[in-house]
Amino acid sequence: MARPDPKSVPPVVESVSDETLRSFAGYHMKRAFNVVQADLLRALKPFNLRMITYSALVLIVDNPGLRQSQLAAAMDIERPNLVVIVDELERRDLILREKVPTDRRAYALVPTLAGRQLCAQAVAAVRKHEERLFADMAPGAVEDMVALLRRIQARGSEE
Amino acid sequence: MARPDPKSVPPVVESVSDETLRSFAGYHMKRAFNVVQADLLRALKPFNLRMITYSALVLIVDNPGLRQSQLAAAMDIERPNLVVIVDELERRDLILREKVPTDRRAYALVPTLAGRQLCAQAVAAVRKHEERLFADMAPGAVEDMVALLRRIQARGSEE
DNA sequence: GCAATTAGTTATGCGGCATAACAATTATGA
DNA sequence: TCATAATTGTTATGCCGCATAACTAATTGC
Repeated sequence: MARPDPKSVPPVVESVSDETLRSFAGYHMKRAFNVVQADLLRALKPFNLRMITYSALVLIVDNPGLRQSQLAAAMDIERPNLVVIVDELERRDLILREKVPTDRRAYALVPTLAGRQLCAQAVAAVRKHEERLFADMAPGAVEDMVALLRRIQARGSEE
Repeated sequence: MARPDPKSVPPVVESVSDETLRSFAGYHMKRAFNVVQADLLRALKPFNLRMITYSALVLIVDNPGLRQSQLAAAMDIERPNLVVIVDELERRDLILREKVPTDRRAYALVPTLAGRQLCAQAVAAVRKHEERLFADMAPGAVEDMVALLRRIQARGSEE
């Protein structure tokens, strides 16, 4: 009788197994993204940007004149949440809320010179970090992964 | 003079371009994961589980007797946040906090029969959802992606 | 046997996200 | 034309995932 307890008390767990979870691709996606996000955060820290303010700034630089509602749609967040983000970027003089003459409800978001410069620096820093993170990976592997990720994204808009 | 305004007001943006962001793998990882997560949420809704309670339950079923601190480490969250999760699973009689005789500070987390049954159902449902999500993908593509994702995770623990 | 460590807990705060409700403005259609 | 509907940005509010600080009880290490 190796187990004297009738309720069959489980033995002490020495090392935790995530065997079942590992059988799901989503589990690996989350874990890997956490690593990438942490790296991104480090890359953005010198610029006082978070992932979300970085994304917003890049999109405004790439699409000068877009409306807040367009930006919210592009970022897949609700308009109310964008307000504070745009507030922050505007307060830091990285972007401007320009009144749209043809629609007095709307604001056109445009980057300032400082915004474009900071954006360029941040993008370069993030690119460097990502290249470092993906160094030593098999050539083409990252591109293949991105191709699959894009197909998964497409699945999302399908339904 | 196509642009009469000296301040060169940007034209109305017709469709938003995420060209720059698309050049980063992390961007695609986040977007694709959002899709997977939304699908996961739908799969778990019938069981009244969230992603985090689902993960905890699966780990407890796979590792009966593990301590809360081990579970927190496995889930990469801080111990305080785990308390409410374990509370919820215990309240629903899916797991038990068993006193450990050899260490009166610690609790051994063990699944109940109902917990193991719900876990099995949930895992099957999630598996079905993921298979559906990844149907029509090139054979081996998902496995290749997972292999790369695991390498990225390894990069995280390196530093 | 006393100091340092560990397990679990409580309180608290932050950031990302959602919904509801609102004012101002614009679009629609009878 | 004019009333109704839709849209833009905003405020208020709340949930959830996560972190840190501080605490109690118990254990471990000189």
